[in-house]
Amino acid sequence: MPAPLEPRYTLKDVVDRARVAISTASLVFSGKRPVAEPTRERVLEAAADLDYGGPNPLASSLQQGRSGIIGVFAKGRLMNSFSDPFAVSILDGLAQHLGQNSAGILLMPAQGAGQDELVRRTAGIPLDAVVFPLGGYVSSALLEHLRHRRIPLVGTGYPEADDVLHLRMGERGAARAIAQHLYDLGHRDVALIQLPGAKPNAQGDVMNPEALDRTAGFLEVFPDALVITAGESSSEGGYEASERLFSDSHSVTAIAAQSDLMAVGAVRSIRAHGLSTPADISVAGSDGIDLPWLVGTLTTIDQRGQEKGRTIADMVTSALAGTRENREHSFTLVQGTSTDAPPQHAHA
Amino acid sequence: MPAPLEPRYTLKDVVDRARVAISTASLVFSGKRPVAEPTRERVLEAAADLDYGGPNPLASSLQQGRSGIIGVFAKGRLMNSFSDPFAVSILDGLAQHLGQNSAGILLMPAQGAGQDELVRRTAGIPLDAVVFPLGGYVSSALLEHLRHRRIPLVGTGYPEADDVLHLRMGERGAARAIAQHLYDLGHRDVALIQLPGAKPNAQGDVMNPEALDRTAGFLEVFPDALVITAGESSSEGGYEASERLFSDSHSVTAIAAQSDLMAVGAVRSIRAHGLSTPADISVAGSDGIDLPWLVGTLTTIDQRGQEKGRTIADMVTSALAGTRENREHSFTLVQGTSTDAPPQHAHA
DNA sequence: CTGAAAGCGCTTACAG
DNA sequence: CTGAAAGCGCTTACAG
Repeated sequence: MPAPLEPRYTLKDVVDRARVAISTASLVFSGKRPVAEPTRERVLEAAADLDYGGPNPLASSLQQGRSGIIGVFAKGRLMNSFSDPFAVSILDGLAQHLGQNSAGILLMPAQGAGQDELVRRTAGIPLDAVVFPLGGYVSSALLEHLRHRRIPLVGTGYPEADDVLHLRMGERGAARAIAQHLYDLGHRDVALIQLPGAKPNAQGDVMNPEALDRTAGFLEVFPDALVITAGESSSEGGYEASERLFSDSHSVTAIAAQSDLMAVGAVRSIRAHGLSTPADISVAGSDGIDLPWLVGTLTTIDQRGQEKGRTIADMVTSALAGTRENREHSFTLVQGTSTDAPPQHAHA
Repeated sequence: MPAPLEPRYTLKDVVDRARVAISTASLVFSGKRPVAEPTRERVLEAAADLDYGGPNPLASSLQQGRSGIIGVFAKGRLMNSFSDPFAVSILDGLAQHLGQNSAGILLMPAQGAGQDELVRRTAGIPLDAVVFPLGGYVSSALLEHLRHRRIPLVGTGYPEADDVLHLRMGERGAARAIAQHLYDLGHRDVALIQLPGAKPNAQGDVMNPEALDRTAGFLEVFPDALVITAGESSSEGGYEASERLFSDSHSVTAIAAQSDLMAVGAVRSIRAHGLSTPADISVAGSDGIDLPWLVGTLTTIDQRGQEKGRTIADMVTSALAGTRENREHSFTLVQGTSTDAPPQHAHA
């Protein structure tokens, strides 16, 4: 059995022992103004004697009106959000940059819990700002709660609202670029594997609004593209969607997926049918994740997730400093070895 | 440009408007004691008029001596920790269970930052407890800091210290079980792909102490096993480690990897050499993650990550309620299709 | 450089 | 059921 925890002392206890004013002791720990060395030492010594753990963050935060905590909203369950390396890379950039500004990241999974439940949980947590780095649907009750608390909100396009700062990427233009690339290679019969949640669910909520933009951009170039919606944005989701294509014996020379993970699934599916990429069917993705184990490289829209995370972090710190402004995130069309001109004779 | 944020009101403002005592208004929001309906309504109305966002969590937490925030320590960068589905599943279970107890998860990445830097960041954050769900090395400075703050600590074996509660799994026994399984199938020439960080680094820190236990358990059954250390616990790391085996033309009939991800890499490497699993070389992993896209199933030690996360969460809430005790996490040897008897004649 | 006072925004006994 | 008071553990002007 582990040892029980000893009682926790406060700055008051330290002060009693060191025989200094509490205001002076406070300065020793914050370092905000100079303290004579002997005094400083007396305080530090008393603190050491008591095993004082430093000023209670709850108390100093209350005073300073800032908790140092940034909420990060993850749509659905963590396992779903974080199974995508792209999401993790955004989070990584976010954590790194925010950490440098000594702020911590608090995960807010939307998982299971009803709207009221989610609000109740959030209400108890001190938050300086909340970030929606992964897009997706956010319950209006939660949004309303955060608004009431006057918490700066930063998103990547969604939720759409005037009071949410956005780092926008131009999903539509990016999707158009991929489509145009395929078109320029000579493809005419193409399929688009769409992210799940593009259509309103039973409650009328669109889970992945960015999917709509991506689809719209793609259809600008290929109005007749075959659109299939994947069950989930994963390799399996892409595989399964691609299989549907084969079983309906559609004839396409290229498949564009709205995420790299789904694109990988499509490549596997093509291979499983004895065909190859890009010789028989070209495949393009979207996001720009590392896929070291893929044979060749994927043609995709590189969004540089880490940089995206860093920019979001920057928007947060700026907003807390008083500068609230939207930004634009650029993308790059990366031409990999997964796309090429279509074969002379298209096949089933 | 987004609209600027309006000023935030306090309970005092609401009270002035509703003409009630502040203590009464507090009860309306906490619901801890009954308030007459008309009074209640007056308060709520005033709150609505002012767009009051509810009691400031910082203030109520200070009073109640609890922040509702549980720190989760991730070794290294988030991208590394979270690229393993097993780590994510633990986190998922943790978040779910902790969420039900209305506590939030704060990510504490060890990334880059020096020890002092890490402590400084942590010092500013209100934490009810800290969890080390992924094992691994924790800087003694950080540990010391948390100790001073009298924060309950929960780990999965590491860091080893009397004041850290542990959910232990018996890594050694689990590794022995895998080894015994291979032995019983008839294997005699085997290789072990070891997790990185099993050996002390330049600073003398062991990054993955559990690797030591796993290796020890394995060697109990196969004292002469060929041990190779992977560069990282990923599919690529396993692939590369397995390749080294081939290039040194070692002859083994089975490869055991200390993580499923590395096992998958080994399978790929074997396939790349024109051999197959388990016909030519058996492969076993460890952890028990979902690998739906693997052909067949992996023989492994199933640790049920989500359940592990839930148990850790339970230990945290128990500790906060005053019951501090270690627990044991069970494992299951799952026999998949990746292991079988060795071929009649072993090959290079 | 140091100290006494006020206050951050709440909640919790305690009277009534 | 409601209110006045004390206090959670600090930090920040303000004097000295």
